[in-house]
Amino acid sequence: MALRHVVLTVLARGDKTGYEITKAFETVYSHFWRASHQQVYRELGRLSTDGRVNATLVAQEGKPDKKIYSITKRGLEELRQWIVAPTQIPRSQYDMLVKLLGCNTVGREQFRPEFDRIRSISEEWLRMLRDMRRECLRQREQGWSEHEQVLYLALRRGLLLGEAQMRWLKEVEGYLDSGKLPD
Amino acid sequence: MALRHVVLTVLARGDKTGYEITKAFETVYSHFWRASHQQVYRELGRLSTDGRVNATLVAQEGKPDKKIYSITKRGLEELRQWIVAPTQIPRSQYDMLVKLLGCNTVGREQFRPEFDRIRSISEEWLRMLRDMRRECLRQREQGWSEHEQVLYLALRRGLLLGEAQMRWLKEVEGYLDSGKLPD
DNA sequence: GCCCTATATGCAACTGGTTGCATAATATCT
DNA sequence: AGATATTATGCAACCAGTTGCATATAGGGC
Repeated sequence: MALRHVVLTVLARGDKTGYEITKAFETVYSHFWRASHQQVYRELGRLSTDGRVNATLVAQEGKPDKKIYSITKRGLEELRQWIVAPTQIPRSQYDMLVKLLGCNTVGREQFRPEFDRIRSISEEWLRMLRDMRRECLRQREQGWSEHEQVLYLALRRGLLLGEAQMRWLKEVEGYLDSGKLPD
Repeated sequence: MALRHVVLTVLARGDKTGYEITKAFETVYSHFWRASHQQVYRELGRLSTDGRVNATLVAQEGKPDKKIYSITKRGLEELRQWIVAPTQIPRSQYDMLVKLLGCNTVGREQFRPEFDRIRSISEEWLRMLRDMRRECLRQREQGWSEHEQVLYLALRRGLLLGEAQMRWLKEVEGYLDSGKLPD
């Protein structure tokens, strides 16, 4: 039921259309939440029938109508309850680790290209986060809203975990290259 | 399609019953893969009809029959192809981050107990991984098989990421306590 | 004139994971 | 004697995410 509450969280900050919510997932929230537009619209439909959001149809000339959603009192109430309720910790499952376990049967060299591919994607990802951080800090001079402060904390998480991941990949590389294991 | 290949990976190391595979997920693989027994049995059924594994029924006295599964040539072939094929990078979505974003509307203090709960779970988790590491290193004197070497690398990943997570939680704590943000 | 992108919305089918329930025997604890 | 845990297997319903497809308009580039 997480997406439901993520959408409520976004709407708690202000009214938005489904399209705007989708765009938000693709940009500001992209490094810690992902959702397709189909998911978003379906969820908005459910929230609407449950009375958690209200939709206002706005006619536009030339363009198709758009629906602006706003959170209701009951929606806010549900969000509040979710925030204080115990969340399940996410289960970390990581394909590459399984591949590493399996590559004894395939042969190490066979696995090498896939490993390199994953590492370069991770590097690229980390580079992007560092760029985002620099951009954030530059905008800090104009002052940060509470929302921007928390977004920065989210970014910090990405950076700390991403750097740990890179350190681990270096350890794996050492193992694949020369069989050396870390302490 | 990941579980399918995880099961194949486990069976590539030797024949096992569904029950043994389930137990393996609960113990050695617990910190990087999770699967319920229902999932395991369903997947074994599929792999069986697809000719990727063979099942041998073994009658037992008193106890119900058990089925020992072994990987077939076609199963090994599929595993090999999966290992070298590009994997999708996992999407990280983290409920707590959303709660942090949402708690502006709830009030910070309301969120505090849930934050503390998550932090103590994370601490417990890290402690468990450290115990596992100590145990692993103690057994190292008898020598490690290739499989044990990779399991240790898996453990290293848990440790590095877990420690990064703890550092981040400290940053969040500082923010919740005094509004201080890290650089 | 044709293609692509952006805006704006949504249905339908499928896949994978979760939850609930069911069966059946032995061993062990109280 | 009865309760609980362990071994061993599985179905069925449900829920969430993915993929494919569909519609409709406006504007810009080739």
